[in-house]
Amino acid sequence: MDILDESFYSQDTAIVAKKLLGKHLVRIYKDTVVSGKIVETEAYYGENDPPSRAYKGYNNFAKLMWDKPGKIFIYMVHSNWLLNIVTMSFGVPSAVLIRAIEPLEGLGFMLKNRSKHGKDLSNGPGKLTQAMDIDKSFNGLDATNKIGNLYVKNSYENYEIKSSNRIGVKRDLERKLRFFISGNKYVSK
DNA sequence: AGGAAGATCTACT
DNA sequence: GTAGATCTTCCTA
Repeated sequence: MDILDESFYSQDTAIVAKKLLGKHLVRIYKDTVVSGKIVETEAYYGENDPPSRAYKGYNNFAKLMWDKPGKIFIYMVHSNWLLNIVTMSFGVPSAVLIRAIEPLEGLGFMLKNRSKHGKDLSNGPGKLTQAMDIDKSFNGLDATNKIGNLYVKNSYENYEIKSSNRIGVKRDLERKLRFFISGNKYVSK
């Protein structure tokens, strides 16, 4: 199983969002491997996409969305850190939001970080960052190598994928930009 | 100084 | 299952 590289993230955001399903998000914390299967994602563009952080143009806060594909972009909403990975190409604002994972390794580590058990451990964008102890300090790291201790491993399993409108956004587009694995209990509702 | 943001938790019916 | 309170950071005025 290899790490997804820059060429993988250099595709259209919606394509990357869909292809990330079933892949393994991995975080190395000291000697502990913490990982989970990605079961839900959302695609965000820049211009012409009102809920996107990049919609209002380039600023210091959202600048990572213009950065190289594969970069990690973290921001906070309602006291939750949300994990995104930059896509498309350098200079084109876009990113994929990782919304939910199914825990695979390091369950003890996740339980220590969250008081919830079962599906509530990681069935939401703010929950999975809590469980994996991901915060602002990961901003700007590169997910295409092991240096940042956070990356995505390839997987060749196939799943039935469904799509819907994005969750919680006030001004969503017509396009369905949320993708999830059908029937998986860690998908948020 | 004020407001917005892509969410979560708790406490009810 | 649904409703409401509240959470923290960063941008713009």
